[in-house]
Order: sequence, then structure tokens, then C-alpha cells
Amino acid sequence: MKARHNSKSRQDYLKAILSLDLKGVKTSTSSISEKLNTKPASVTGMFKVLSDLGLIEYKPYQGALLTPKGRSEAISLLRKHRLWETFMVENLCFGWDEVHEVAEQLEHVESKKLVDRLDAYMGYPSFDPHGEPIPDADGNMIDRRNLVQVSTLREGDLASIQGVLGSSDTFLRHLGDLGIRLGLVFKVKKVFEFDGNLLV
Amino acid sequence: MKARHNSKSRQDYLKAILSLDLKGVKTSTSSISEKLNTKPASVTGMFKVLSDLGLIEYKPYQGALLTPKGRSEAISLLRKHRLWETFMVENLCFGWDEVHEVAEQLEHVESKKLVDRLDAYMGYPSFDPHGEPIPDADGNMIDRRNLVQVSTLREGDLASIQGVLGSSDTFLRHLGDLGIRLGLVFKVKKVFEFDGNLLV
DNA sequence: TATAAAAATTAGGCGTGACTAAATTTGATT
DNA sequence: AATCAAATTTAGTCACGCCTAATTTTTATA
Repeated sequence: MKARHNSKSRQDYLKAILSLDLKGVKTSTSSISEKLNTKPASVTGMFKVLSDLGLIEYKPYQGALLTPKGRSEAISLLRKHRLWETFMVENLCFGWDEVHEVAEQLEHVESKKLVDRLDAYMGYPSFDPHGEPIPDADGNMIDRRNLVQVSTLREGDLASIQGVLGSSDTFLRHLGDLGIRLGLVFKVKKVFEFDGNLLV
Repeated sequence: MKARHNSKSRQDYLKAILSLDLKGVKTSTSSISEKLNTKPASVTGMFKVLSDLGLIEYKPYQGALLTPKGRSEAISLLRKHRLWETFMVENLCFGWDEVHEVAEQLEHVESKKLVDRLDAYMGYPSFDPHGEPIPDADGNMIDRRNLVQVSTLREGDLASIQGVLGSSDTFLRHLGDLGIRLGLVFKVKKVFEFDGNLLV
């Protein structure tokens, strides 16, 4: 049980485990090996290391579960990944489909200050270019399962604003002008044929 | 002689060699080992690898010289390092003294498109926050040895604008308003006590 | 020029994280 | 409950990049 420092490899494993975990899939060695393009035997080896480091709960033949510590690190990686993707699309005019690989590298840069500043620079976006929620600095993120698109709401529904898909400056300013802010609770009074609704 | 792909380690060596090279220092194994906090024996080993890869010219006991290929890669790393430092200071409000370590990580991210877009996003800065010149996308950079500060010029001197130290938006706009552009050739007609000069 | 000191290289090892092949455990089916 | 297939773990190897210790080459000095 050595005191190993962080490594790209271990971070990739944590991310893979979190990803399957969030999808409710069992984190078997084979499912992880598939995600990471490695062999099951290699996963077993790394599971032992992560377990020794207190990042996962691992019983042979039983798969792995993230400990709070491991989960926190994995979410921090997810946050970095999605913030960088957002930055590339929103500020550097990348297409949403060409940022994943680069974000995969950027997420391994270690500097909490950097990501937090980047987050602030972009105005604390809630969603990345793929529509996935971005964890905040404390690791909290919006649960998409409870979210609906505004366009699916009907007359009489009660809802609150949790985030905005896309975040072009002009669109965000427009929403601001209308008094639409995060957390705003509203009730749909009427749906026009053209797609409009009235506030509470 | 394996076909090894890029690695952080090899890139660090190339950067170290370029750095000494630019300073006119001989790239001995000991000077490199000092820069990289490794041992001379390790440098010898890596010199062989870099030589096999065609990135340096290496004769035992003679030190190393960058090949055009190696030099080009090293300069690309320098470009990335300095662009990221500039971004952090100019856009993310970092202090100029706290960006080096993070840039050291960011420079290893592989995406020409990313750095070129970042460069454009910042308006193609010529110098980083430490006053060092930033290589352009073709690897060309201003040679600081031929540069002087405007404040050191005397009446009658002929000079041209090669770059601007610092690049706050307002200052750059001010220069633009005065018609001062990169490459502009001018002659000093008179130096005021308060520090002013007239254009050609 | 002979020789001692400094610098560089070679030889041998170690940790990490991957692999293959063989052995073991699980669990599904009869 | 016995058996067989799939999944998992164990055992042993390898490449990479680092290390220390010992050897060799260069260089500086007497």
C-alpha cells in the first residue's frame, strides 16, 4: 500500500466508475475495461490500488463503489471536463462535437483556482454544450431527471428555472431583460400557438 | 528504436534543451538534469530516445542539439506555455507570478486548434505576462535582443513597433486610436521632459 | 605529458500500469 | 444439487522513465 500521488490513469478510472454509477449500471471490471479500452485483468489491478487509496469500496467479484472521497474527485473531473467544453464552444467557437477529446486532456490539469476562475469568467453556466449539467464548485449539480424543457410544459403547470441550454451573450441578456433568473418559480397561464407563456 | 508517441517527459526535455539553447548555454546532460530535477544518467537515456526519434542530434559526451523537427516542437510548447500564461493573467485575473506551474501542465495539452483559437481570442498577443515573446503559429517570434523599450529611445532614433508589453483592452484601444500598429516605423523627433514623442 | 577531478555513460533495478494465459469464482440451467 | 459458461482474479511479462553505483571519457592542472 504505497502513497501514490494522483495520476491520469487513476482519474480515468474514477470517471468511468462515476459515469456508470450515474447511469445505474453495475461497475463490473468488464464494463470499466470496455469504457477505458483496457482488459478486465488491468481493471482488477487498478481496483486494488483505488481501494487502498480509499477512493472506492471494492470486494473481489463484486464490482466497485465510489467512496465519498472518490466520488468527490470524480465529480471534480466531470466539472472540469464540462467547463472546458463549454469554454471551447462558447468562447472559442468550437463545434459541440469536436471538444470532447481536448476536454479529456484539459480535465487532468490540476488547479482548482483555474477551473473556478474559468467558471466565473463564463458566468457560472449550468449546462455544457451537450446539455449535461455542470457541477458547481461544491460538487452539486442539477439532476436532469427532474428537468423538462420549457417547451414541454402545459397550461397550469408549475415549474422553476434550473438552467439554460446554450448561453450566447445576447440570449442571456434577453432573458435577463425579461426578469428571468435561475431559481425563478413560475406558473404557465396560457400556451400560445406560437409558443409563448405567461408568468405567475 | 520503437515508434513511441509523444509524452510529457520527452516534451519537457525538448523544452529544457531549447531553453538552454536560446540562452547560448551548452546542453550538457548535467545542465539538463538540473533544469528537470533528474539525474544525468536519466538524461543520457532520454537523449538516446530523442535522438532515435529524430528530435535531437546527439553524440555521446558532446551534448545535444535540436533538429529542425525537435526545435519546432519545442517552440510549439513555448508558444502554448506563454499563451496560456497570458490567458490566465489577462482574462482570468491571475497574478503574473502564479501562472507558471499551471501553464506547465496546460502546455502539454495536444490540440493545435485550441491554442490557435486561444491566440485569436486574445488578439494575437506578442508578449506574455513576464515580457517574453510569444511565438506565432508558424513558430516565429520576436528576438528580444533587438528590442528596446520606447522609453529608452532618443531624439533622432529610427525604430519600429514589434510588440506591446501588457495588453489591457483599454490601453490597446488607446494605442489603436493613436494609429499605432504592429510593424509601424517611426522616428523620434523630440523627447519631452514628461516622456512624449512625435511620429514620422 | 601525466594525472587528478569533473562529467558522462553503462549496468542493473524499481514502480506504474498495461498485457496474456491460466486458474478461480459466480450464477444460470437442467 | 451438479454442471458448464461467463466473468473475474492471479501469475508472470513488458515498456517507460526514473534511480544508484560503477566505469569510462574528457578536461584542467601540475
